[in-house]
Amino acid sequence: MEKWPYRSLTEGKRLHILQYKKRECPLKYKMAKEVTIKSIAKELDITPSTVSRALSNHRYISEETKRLVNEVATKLNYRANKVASSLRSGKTHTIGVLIPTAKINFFGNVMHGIESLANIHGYNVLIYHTNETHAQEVKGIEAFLAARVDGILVSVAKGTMDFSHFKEVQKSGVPIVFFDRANYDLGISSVVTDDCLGAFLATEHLIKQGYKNIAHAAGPMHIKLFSDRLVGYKDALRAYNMKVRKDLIYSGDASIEAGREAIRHFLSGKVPPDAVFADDFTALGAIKEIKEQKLKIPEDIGIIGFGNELFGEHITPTLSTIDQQTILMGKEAFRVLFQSIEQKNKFTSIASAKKTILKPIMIYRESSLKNK
Amino acid sequence: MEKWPYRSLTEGKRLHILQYKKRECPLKYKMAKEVTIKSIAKELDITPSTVSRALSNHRYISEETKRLVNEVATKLNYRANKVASSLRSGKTHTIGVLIPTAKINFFGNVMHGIESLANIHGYNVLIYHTNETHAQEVKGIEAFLAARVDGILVSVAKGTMDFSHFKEVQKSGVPIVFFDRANYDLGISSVVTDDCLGAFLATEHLIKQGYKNIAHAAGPMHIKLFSDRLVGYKDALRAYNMKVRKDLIYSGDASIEAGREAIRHFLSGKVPPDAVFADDFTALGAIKEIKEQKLKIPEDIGIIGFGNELFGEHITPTLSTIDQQTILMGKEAFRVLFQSIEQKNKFTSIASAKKTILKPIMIYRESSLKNK
DNA sequence: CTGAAAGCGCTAACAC
DNA sequence: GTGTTAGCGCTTTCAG
Repeated sequence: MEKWPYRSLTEGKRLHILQYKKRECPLKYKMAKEVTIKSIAKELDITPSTVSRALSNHRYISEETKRLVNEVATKLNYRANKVASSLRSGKTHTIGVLIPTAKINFFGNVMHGIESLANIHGYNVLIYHTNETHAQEVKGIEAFLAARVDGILVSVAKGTMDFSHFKEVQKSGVPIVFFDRANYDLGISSVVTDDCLGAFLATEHLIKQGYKNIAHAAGPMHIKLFSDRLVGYKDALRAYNMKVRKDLIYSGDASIEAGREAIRHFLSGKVPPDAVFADDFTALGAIKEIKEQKLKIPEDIGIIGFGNELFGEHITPTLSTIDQQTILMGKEAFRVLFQSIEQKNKFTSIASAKKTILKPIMIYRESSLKNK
Repeated sequence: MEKWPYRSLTEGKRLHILQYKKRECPLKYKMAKEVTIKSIAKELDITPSTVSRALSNHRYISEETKRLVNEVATKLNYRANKVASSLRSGKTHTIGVLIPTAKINFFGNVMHGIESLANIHGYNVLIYHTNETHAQEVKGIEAFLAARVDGILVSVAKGTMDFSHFKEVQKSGVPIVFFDRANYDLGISSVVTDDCLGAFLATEHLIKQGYKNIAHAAGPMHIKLFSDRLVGYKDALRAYNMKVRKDLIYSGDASIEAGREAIRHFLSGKVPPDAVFADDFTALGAIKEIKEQKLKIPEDIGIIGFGNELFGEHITPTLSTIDQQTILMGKEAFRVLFQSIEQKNKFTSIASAKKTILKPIMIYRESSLKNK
């Protein structure tokens, strides 16, 4: 052994380095020294509990202590760790929002409404786009539950026919509320436009403008909102003693292309329509097709949409439509969800599903104003 | 004592109830019995550590154990608690995205790009709208830092002139990346369109269409992207030996109204322009104003926008514009941020700011195609 | 390959 | 009013 002093020295060094690494490195290194309530406590020579209470403005803490704590907190540039607080309190103050698509302006606006209220109440908002598919909707829900969100807001994807993932959410006790695209068989609260009334008013408007053969280019019938609109459309016709003609009802997928198809379908009929009611995108497609067929809007064919998408105001002719109060819808959706969250926190028995129905607002523009 | 056997029994019961409450209630009551790695461990008579490792597919765990753990996990309907894991690991697998406004389609699409990649990498996305104000931008940043996001993506608000909140983020060590609206004085990476080149190409296109007096309705000059576009516009004119005329440059706030104002301003000049380059919204306003002034597009005045907003394809005339590859921008933004996050995790010294520049793509439509 | 043990930063029941 | 204490559910050394 005496023969290899250098070697043993080296080995000793190596060991030292290893030990050093083991002790100092594992976490503290990359995290630097975060300022915690402990740091503040140490600085003021009080306990972390007091600091915690002072920061959350607890009633049993003296004003003096609160002042001091807040002072030191700002001095040290303290930033509360929400993750830790969430773990302990069981509340994340975060909600998840499931949006079908980013392409429709409507959802962006609702999102904005949700967020504005959420922020006021100190909630963070997680967003997840489903791209109208069931698979991604399920993944979104999973992600939200894993993140332990306090509540979930959903506008159902077109591709969703199986709703078991929502039942899963209910079972886990996380409040959930639908907006715009709802399902009423699950006992889940919802915030929606009065699609039935909106469709009625739109159809009535066309009737009052003197149109006699009013068609409806509808959306996918498995989505309640679209079948509701069909009902409103039929109701209006009946209310004015007009016949509901099956050949004037076409069901597409609520897209520009569907609008073109609808028009081609209608015009190939024996008695073509002189007016069409549809969602905004379908209406847009319809307008394009009608113009290409050299027919005049609103003279030959009147058009009214539904949704008040941004483009409607800028196309030629400008599109009559129905506004869905998007910002309000977002705010209402959050409000309803927020109530359910609060209720749950208070151990109150869960109230039955509420349906909040927003008034559709008519917007008259060129595409349907024959008499002007 | 013997006289009141019932009473003492009752008292005993009461005490029991109190004790029961004290022990069982304070949290467990509302949370029900969550399934944790402990439950799984108990079920299989192994330790939580092993379960944790098995679930995260650790290399030192036998396939057999992994299989069993996963089996029991699904059987018990286990859902990992991300909050707990975040607290311990220091990583939340969440990023925050600061968006100026929900009204512009552009941001919705970028958001979608960000999210699609984020989801693939297992990241959640927090969204915060700043409404173009500095105050809300600061609040958003604060919320993100409190939530301990792993990284932040920002498109700077129009109202932001003071950038100290971003410096704060840098100081705290949270990776941050700008997209679209960047600031290059802070050493922060960014993903942007080549606005200079885009403006050059747009202007060049107008020149090649034979327009002689090309105006530029610019945006707010304190935003780099708009001043870049002005540079590109000027460069193109010079490249083709055309004079840069100050009276043909108008700076507005990139809105429809600004477009109308720009046109009114230009038409009141001595030698009005025969073409205008602007952002999409300004271009839309310009088109409206030009039509009202009974001038023809593209014959009297040619128009080209920038941004490829949805409406451009549907208005009359259809708007020539420049596509900014929104989805790609979102994905790139996430990719750059993700790299920074990974780098940070690996103790690697922070690389200097990278600037990712996306190629603008010309879209020729009616508003600028004189010769056709 | 698995177990034991020590927290991450914060909150809240209980004690004084 | 404030301190004490005990975790929330998970990860991660370190020790076999």
